[in-house]
Amino acid sequence: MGTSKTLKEIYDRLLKHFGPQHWWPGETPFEVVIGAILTQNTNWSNVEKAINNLKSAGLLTPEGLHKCALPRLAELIKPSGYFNIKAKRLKSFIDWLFDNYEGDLNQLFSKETSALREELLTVKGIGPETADSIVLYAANKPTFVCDAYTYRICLRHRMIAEETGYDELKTLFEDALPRDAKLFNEYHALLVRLGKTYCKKTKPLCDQCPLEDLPHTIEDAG
DNA sequence: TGCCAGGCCGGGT
DNA sequence: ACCCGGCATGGC
Repeated sequence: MGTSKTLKEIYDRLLKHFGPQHWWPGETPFEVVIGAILTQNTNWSNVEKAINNLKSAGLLTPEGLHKCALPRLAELIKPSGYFNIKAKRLKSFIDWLFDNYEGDLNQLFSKETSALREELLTVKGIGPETADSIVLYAANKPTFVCDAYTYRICLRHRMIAEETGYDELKTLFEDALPRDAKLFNEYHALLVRLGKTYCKKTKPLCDQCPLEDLPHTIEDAG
């Protein structure tokens, strides 16, 4: 089937249209991990404020967050929304990191790609997208990250059925592309860029979309 | 003003 | 195994 060719062609076209996206917008692997948890169902600009608060407080390290009391952590990350639940999620990850890997990301990241993904999925508060984001953007290992934009874009271009789940969507891309972390990194970033620009939940701008000539539908995609 | 943003969990069917 | 409510701030 032509899916692999199509997905590669879509990538080439998006890269040409938007240029490299330079993801992840974080300075260290640890900052990427924290950002991945904080950005769950939340605008990145809000996450930046929360991360800046943690930085200013000198707490953006495994040790810093490990020692920080939960109420203070929640207060610092307030701008990212869902701050009570996210504070617990950060804590559960950090505690787990210390219990199992001496608080050292390098030890955690020494695992092979799929083993690392499975490990992360055992942590409460880390689901498929967050796990994949950490594996790809913090550990730099080739797993394809899917999200609401990926789903919406693929659905709108009739590449998937509505009931398609996360793992199935992920497999669609991984089976169609070479297993290359650099490629997966750029592809997901480009899909987010495309989604933010032309494929929002309401007011899609189909006529200006770089994929406008592909089969698509404006209805639904929710 | 209301809706949305780079999800995930827990409880009820 | 699904389905759904809850979680919450800031921007347009």
